[in-house]
Order: sequence, then C-alpha cells, then structure tokens
Amino acid sequence: MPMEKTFDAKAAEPRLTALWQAAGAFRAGANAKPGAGPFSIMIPPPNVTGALHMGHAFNNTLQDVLTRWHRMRGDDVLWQPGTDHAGIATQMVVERELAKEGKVGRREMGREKFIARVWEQKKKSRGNIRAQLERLGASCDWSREAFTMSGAPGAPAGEEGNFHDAVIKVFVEMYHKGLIYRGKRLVNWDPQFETAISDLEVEQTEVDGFMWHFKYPLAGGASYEYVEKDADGNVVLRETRDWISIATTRPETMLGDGAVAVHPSDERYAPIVGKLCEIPVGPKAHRRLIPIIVDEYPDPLFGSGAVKITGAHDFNDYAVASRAGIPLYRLMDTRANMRTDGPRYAESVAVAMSVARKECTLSEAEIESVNLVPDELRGLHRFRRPEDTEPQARERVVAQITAEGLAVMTRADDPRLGKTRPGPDPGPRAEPGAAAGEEVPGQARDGVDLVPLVEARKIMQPFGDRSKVVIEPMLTDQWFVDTARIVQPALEAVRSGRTKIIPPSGEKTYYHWLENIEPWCISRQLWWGHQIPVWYGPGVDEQGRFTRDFSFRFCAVNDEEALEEATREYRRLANFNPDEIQVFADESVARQKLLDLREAEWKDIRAQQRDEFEELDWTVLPIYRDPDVLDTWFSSGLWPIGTLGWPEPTPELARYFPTSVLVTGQDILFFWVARMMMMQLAVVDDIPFRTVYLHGLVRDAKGKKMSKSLGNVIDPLEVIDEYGADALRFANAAMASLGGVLRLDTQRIAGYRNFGTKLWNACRFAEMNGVWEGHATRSEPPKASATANRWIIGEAARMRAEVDEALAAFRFDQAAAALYGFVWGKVCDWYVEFAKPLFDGPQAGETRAVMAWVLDQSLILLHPIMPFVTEALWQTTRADPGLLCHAPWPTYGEDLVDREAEREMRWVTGLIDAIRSARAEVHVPVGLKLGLVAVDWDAAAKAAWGRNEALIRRLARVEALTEGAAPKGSVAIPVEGATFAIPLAGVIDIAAEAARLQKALEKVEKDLSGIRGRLANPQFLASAKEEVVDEARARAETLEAEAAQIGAALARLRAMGGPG
RNA sequence: GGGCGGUUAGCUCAGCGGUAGAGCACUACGUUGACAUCGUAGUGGCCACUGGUUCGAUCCCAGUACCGCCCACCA
Repeated sequence: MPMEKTFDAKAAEPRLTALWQAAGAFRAGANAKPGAGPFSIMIPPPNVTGALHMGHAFNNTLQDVLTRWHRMRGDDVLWQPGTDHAGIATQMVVERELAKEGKVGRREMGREKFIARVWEQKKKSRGNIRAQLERLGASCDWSREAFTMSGAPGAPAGEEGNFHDAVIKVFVEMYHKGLIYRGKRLVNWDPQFETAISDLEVEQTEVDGFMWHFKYPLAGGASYEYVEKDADGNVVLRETRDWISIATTRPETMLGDGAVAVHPSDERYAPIVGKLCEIPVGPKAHRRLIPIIVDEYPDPLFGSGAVKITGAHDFNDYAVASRAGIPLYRLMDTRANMRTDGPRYAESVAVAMSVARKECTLSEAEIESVNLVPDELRGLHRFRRPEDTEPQARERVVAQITAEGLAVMTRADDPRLGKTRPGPDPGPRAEPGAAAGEEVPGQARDGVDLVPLVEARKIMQPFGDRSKVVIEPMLTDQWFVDTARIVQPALEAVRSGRTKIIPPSGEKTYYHWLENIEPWCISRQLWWGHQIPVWYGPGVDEQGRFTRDFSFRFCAVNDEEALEEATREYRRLANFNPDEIQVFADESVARQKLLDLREAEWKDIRAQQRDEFEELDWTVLPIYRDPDVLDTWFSSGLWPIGTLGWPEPTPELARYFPTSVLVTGQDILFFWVARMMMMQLAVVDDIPFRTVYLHGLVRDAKGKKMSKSLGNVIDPLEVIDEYGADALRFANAAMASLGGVLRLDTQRIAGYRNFGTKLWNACRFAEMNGVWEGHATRSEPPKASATANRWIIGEAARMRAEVDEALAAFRFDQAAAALYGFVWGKVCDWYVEFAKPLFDGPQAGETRAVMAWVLDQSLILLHPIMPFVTEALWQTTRADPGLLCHAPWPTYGEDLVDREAEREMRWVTGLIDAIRSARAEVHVPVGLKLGLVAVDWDAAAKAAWGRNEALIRRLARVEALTEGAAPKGSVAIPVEGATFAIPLAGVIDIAAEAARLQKALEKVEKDLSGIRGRLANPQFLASAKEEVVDEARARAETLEAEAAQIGAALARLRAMGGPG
C-alpha cells in the first residue's frame, strides 16, 4: 500500500497511544537493560479538577523527551504521574458547581457530605488530565498514578493508597520534634474563602487608592508648639497645635488603633511623646485614648511622620505593637465584616481604656473578646465593594471625622487631591482610574476654599492569588512550620552541588529566599484537604480541675490513637474512665457537651474518690479534632517520597529515590521546589532530586501572559487537533533555551508540522525506491564506497553526538536544532537528491542500505521529541518492527566521520551552490541544461569531479564537461582548486556578469583585508594562539586564490571587449 | 528599595574572545523521478549606548539607558 502524501496525525495518534499502552511500554523499568541505573522523574502534579494548559504541555513535553530518551538508552525509567488535590482551587470549583446546580451550599451541607461531593467531582474529572497528557504523548507509567489525598478518611473505593498516611505521619513527627507549632499570629486572611493563606499566595498589586489625613486630638485639650524645619534647619512653620496629624489608607482600622508612633529622633513630636491622644471616631462620650510612643519604624520624612498603630490589621503595626506591648484589637470577622460579637461598644472601650491607663492587664482571650467597633458600624463590610449600595465602615468613619472637623484641610487646588473621590473598592482587575467615585465639582480658584486632604495615589494592595479579593491581615490561631529549623540542609544541598538547579540564576533566587525564610503558615480553614491530626480536650488547672478552654492538645495519627492518648493523659491527671472520653467531630458540639455538664462535675475531680465520682451523672468528657486542613503545598511537598509509597519501604522507593530531575516552572520555586527540598531532607534525610530544571512562563507570540480576559489563551489540545502533537512538542523543545522567555507562536508550530511532513516524505521517497526491502535495523552503518554515502553516515554520527550532548545539558533547543538541521538540511536537501542519480548507478545497492540506515537513525533520534510520526513511520517501513519507543539508542561516535568524504562533499556542494547561484544571478531559466567547461583544475578537483559527476550534473543541471579555455560570453565559477566556466554566449548580459564578479571580488577582498591586517600586526603573531594564526594564514591563502580566480575571470570578460 | 535576567536581521531567538547564524516573514524564479505543509536563488545586521581590559570584544569588566521577572514596601 503506497504511503499517503502527508502524515495523518489525527488518525495515527490514538492508534499509537493504544499500541504503546497495550504493550505496557511505559511501565516503570520497561526496556531497561540488565543492570541499568535508574532514571526517575516526578510529574509536577496538576490540579485534579484542572485542564491541561500550554504551560503543562511545555513542561510535560520536556519531561517526556528526557523520559523517552533514557528509556531508549536502556535505563531503568520511571515517570511518575499523578494529580494534586489542590485545596482551595478544588473547593472553589465544587462550591461553584453546587451554586450552579442550585443545591445547598457547603455550610448547609455539612463537612462530611461536602467532602463526599468533592470526591465525586474528583471522580468526574478523573482521567481528564491523563487523557490530555496522553494526547501530548506523555509516556508516564499510568499504572502508578498517584493522588495527594489517596487513602484519606472518606475516600471512596478506588482511592486507596497511602499518601494521606504519609502526610499525617510527617505532621505527627514534626509536631513531636517541635518543628510544627500553633500560635496566634497575624496572618494573611482571605475573606472570600475565609481561610488563612501563606505569604506566597498573596499578590501585591498596585491600585488607585486614597490617603486620608486626620487630626488625632490630644487628651484633655493639651497643646504643644509644633515646629517644622526645612533641610537646612530653618523654621518653615511654627504653630500651636492640640492635635497630631495622621495619614492612613485604611481609615476603618482606626477603630483598632493601639497607639500613635513617631520616630525617636523626630523633634516635632518630642514634646508630646508619652502623652495620650484621642481616636476621633465613635460616640463622643466614649472616645478612646491611646498613647503616643516612639519606634524606629515611622519615617519622619513620609506624611506627617506619625503613624497610627493597628496591631491586629497591619504587619508593620503588628511588629511595632509587639515591641511596645500595645494590645491588638481585632475588628473584623472572617468575612472582613466589622465584628458584631462581644460586649457593646461602651463597655469594650471602658475595658480598653483601663488597659491603656495600665490599670489592668488582660489575657489574650480577654483582649480577643473586646470589640471596639462602634455599635452603628457593626456588621458593615470593611469598605464598599462594587456590589454594596450603601457606604460601609470606611466611608462612615471618614464621614464622621470630617463632619467633626478633624480632617486635615487643604486648598481646593492642591494637586495631591487628584481628580476623583473615593468610591467603591474596584478590586484588582479594574482598569486604572476605576476607583473613581464621582468627579469633584469645580472649586473656587482663589485659594480661599479648603477641602479635606484626601490624596489620590497608587497604593500596593495585597490580593488573594485565587480569590482576587483584598487580603486582610488577621490575628488568628494557626499552625506553622518552624522553617528556620529545617532550612539549613536544603540550602546546603544546593550549595554543595548535591542538587543542581539550572539555569544557575535559579540557585541565586533559591538562596535569597531560603536565607530569609519566614515561618510557614500551614493551616487552612477549608474542608477539602488533610485534616490536621490534632485533638483538643479540656485543660486541667493547677488545682487539678478541668477548664473550659480546651487547652489540652493531642497529636496522633487518627481518632483512635488520639482517644488513647487523651485517656492516658486524663487518667494520669484525674483518674478518669476511658469510656467516658469521646471524640467529637465538631468543636461547637464538643464545647456544648462540656457546658452541659453540671457545675458540680467541674469541681476538683482529682480529689473525688472513684466511687463518688461515678455517682455523678458524668456522661462524657469531649475532645474534638482541629477542624483545619493542611496547606496543599504541605502534602505536595512530600510528592517525591509519597508517590513511591513512603512510609512503606517499597522497592520503588529504594530504586527511584532520590529522583533524577524535576522539571518545573520557576514560578513555583518557592511554593514547591524549596519546600520539597526542606521536607524530604527533614523526613528521610535525603535530597528529593539531583537536578532541578526551571523554565519560564509560556506566553503568547507577543510575549504577553496568556489569560482568559486577554483572550490570547492557546489551548494545547486545539493546537494538537490542528497540527498534531509532534509539531507542538517540537516547538516546545525548540523554545526551551535556558533562561529565555517562552513565546509560543502558532506559525512556528505550523513550521514544525511541515518538518514532520518533510520527514514523512523522505521516508515515502525511500519506500518508493525499495529502500526498506530486506532491511534490518542495526546500529552500525553499512559499508559504503560512494562519497555521498560515506559523508551522510558521518553527518548522522555528528548529529547523534550533538543530540546526546544537548539533552545531557538540558538544551532541548539545541537537540531540536541539530535534528532539524540534519533531517531537513542534510538528508532532504542533499542526500535524497544525491540518491536519485546513485540509484541509477552501480552503487544503488549500498545507497539503499545507507539511506535505510540514515532514516532509521533519524527516526530513532527524533523519537523523544516527535514520538508519533516517528513511531508511525517505524511501524510502516518494516515487516517486524517492534516498538520504536524501545529501539536501542545509538552510541556510535565520530569515528564514523570520514574526513575525506566530508572534504569532497564540501567541494561538490560548493560547486553546485556556485553554479546554481551564478545561473540564478544571470537569469538562466531553471529548466535549461547548460554545458560546463573546466578552464583550469588540479588533480584533487579532477578526482572529485570524477567520483561525483552524476550528482553534480543533476543538481547543477549541467551537460557533459569539456576541458579548455573559457569560451566567449561565459560565466566563471571559481571553486577550490578549479575554475569552471558556463558558456552562455548570447544568453548572458556581459555587464551583469561583470557586476556579479565584481561584487564577489569585493566581498572576498573585504574579508581578505581584515585577515591581512591581522597577519601584518606583529603583536597578533606574538600573542595569538598558534592555531589561530595558522588558521588565519590558511584562510588568507584560500581567499587570495579565490580573488585571483575571480580577477582572471574579470580580465577575460574585459578582454572579450564587452562593455564592462 | 533589594535581587535576577534581557537588549543580535522586519519578527522570534541561537551564538558568546579571532570568518555574524537559524526559523519565520519578505523578493524573484520554479509542476525538476518524496514533499507546494515544497524547491532554487536572494534581500536584510555600527550584535542598545559609553568607557575599560586585550594584539583583537557581539562575546570579558565597569557604567548608562530601556524592557522584563521575583521579593519587600511608607502609614
């Protein structure tokens, strides 16, 4: 059956995928030679409900190239696939689905049902990622597909696996080593998902914002002399003030201020340091007073130099407040609405005031219960969102202060005011300027009118990377990994070179981050994830009485063990009957249970005798599990060992860990790579991978980030539909130069599709000429006598070396370039053309054998990058093919390079090029066959001609050769060791030929003058390396000869008496 | 503000001490025993700028400008 003109990727790809799968071709260890060393890659797990995007396509192409390459080389290969449960992202997807289906929300559903629903969703989308990766040709071992939540409680059948065990085990161990701790800290709070997130999940974005300036009156009407000086110390302003000026971008947080801070060196405020000032919000009768303190943090040159300190809602303020012992007053709830809980405002203020006056100190819990939000602001959102029709807390606060005359005023024409007034918060995606409320109405220009100073300015605002809402710093109890204590080995592993990061700039970034690492907040207030294995029970006070604060903690691997441990502990403390301790899933139920106990039962249990104790109607002592789940990155941080079965001592773990290479985007260097390094080293005391290959973000052809809103997203599956997976893969490989920006251009993909067609047609040509008949694949080339055959064998050997070298150095672009250049530039452009005349000659047999070998090598060496078209060709061109993906990778060296043949082919192709070029320049019709005259040639040229005459005549389209002087009206063809002439009397324009030769001569002379100049410089001769000098001499000789030949031709032309 | 990159043909990028390269695009010609998803020939570059090192710099060093990315951030 004759081959089609093009490769039908659409039909072939599924067929080949099935062929590979049926053969188990990608199983761990498939095609491994006896005694082979391991090569393992862990896939960066995509989100389980996700879809493959271009970044994945790129990333997985590179992994697959490496995997296929090593597998063909006979290494013991594992490419471990799997997916990530992706806490926030997946929970978001499912909640959205629920909303779309009009079903009850997550909270109404309850935790257990909701998690079951997420597992359903997982089942639904299961196979998506796999199918998409298979379309790309990814040769993962799907029989080992892993999932970061496998084996978790509630996991349905088919999700057995022990990844969950691994995660819990690590938590428990780290807990007991003190590497994980719980604490009340200021964390980044996402009010959309109502969870804490880590620093890395916060995006700082510049948005249009406003800065308000307010007066905080001094307590009791006190006043001071405010003196402002310029840089030279001259007094520029002196006035008596009974207030201090404060600037803020977040007026609503004023309610929680604990102090006003100034720099210790700031003379302006020295007179009032230590005094109290008034927060100008809330009912006048209950104004709160706060101290004016000194701290290094305020910048005297910025704003008024005085900063309000809101320890519970700002990271810098938190640090100041901690240093100064200023209480931290939380103002908002989990949705960033102003708190509605706790005592009324008046009562809360009274408590806060007595703290400020140092009349009493409060415990953390007591501070927590204080709600300083004025009653009329309670329940409002922190600021007005687009969907809010009414002013929220921020606007109300501003209005109150302004109405009271405590806004700092300025001339209406103050340029700082900007054109707009504060409106609803625009969110991060809004266009610049969209923060606009209404335009400021025209003002009198005489300078008399004064308006509140509200500066319009760009401010950096933190947004949740998934929710895109403004992050609120919140004071909450969270779990942290004490990263400072596990970071050193991770740093050391890279410093020492045990793990290598490429490109090297990645190492610098890695060091920089790890050397300045912050504690890692690992608890998330979500439901989908690994629930933290910690249980809380009632505490026991010094008198041995139970307390209601659930301050006892037990860390264990599951409910049963937690119960056992709790029993042990309570028995020790209170001689307690284990049957009476129960685990509750829900904190509030547990607390209620505890409240239900009669007051008597609380009293001094330890003192009770056992029998007395039993008389009490004591039903149960509740303990409950921490409702939070772990940060997704905590579990994916264990991906390398977790997928290999750890903590079980599996053979795969022994075989494939540490893994060979991690291929991933540099955007998750911190999120994932650094954490895997730290965790693997902390848990199993070994590096997770020997090499980390980092690549950039895939962008569109113009270098823009692909995004739905820009509409420039290129779907890899659509690309595969249109051009085939091989084209996309080749484009990906070709883009992958180290450290470059990745711009994906569909034009380029089309070009590589054409490359596949080119290869296809070269094979089709071979097939039509019976090249494959009786051919057996072998790594050593057949013996050849024809120069072209000897030459192409050497070219193949060079290419093979280049490909191996490039892949070993992760230079996928260079490997791709070498293959492209060989297949198209050497095989198709020259060798196939040479073969045509050779097939008619005495060397037809050897030529067929060599062509078969050369195409075999092309298929083998291209296979890692273009698996489909190469496998398809492999299958169609031989009777008993086996699988190309298991074909042995060649190892022959450059000893196959035949220098003699190479030199001769250079001469032959040079002559052909020169003739073609000359013909084109003097406009000889392509179809016209011309005579050729050897005007002058040496023995080598004669011999080369003799051996390759048929090839030259065919490709240069010339007739038989004659010897003799250049005929009148001929074109001169100077080549090494010979000058040829093409008789064109009457056909050519002598002037045009003269111009052509003149141009050629000028170029040669320009080159020559450079080299002569260098050779004439004694310092060059003295300092340059010997071979450089020799090379220059040789080059000069060649150029001189060429110049002479052209000169002679020109002279002949002139002698002919032409117009030139 | 700190860190890391980049600036080479119209475009996208290689190269990185001694002849400036590729692909695409462009121009002209072309149904030549596989391929028009093609062939042949060609046009196109003070290798960002300024200094320095060197016999010699696109390449090494310093500075400048512009462009990216990451981290931190002034209330």
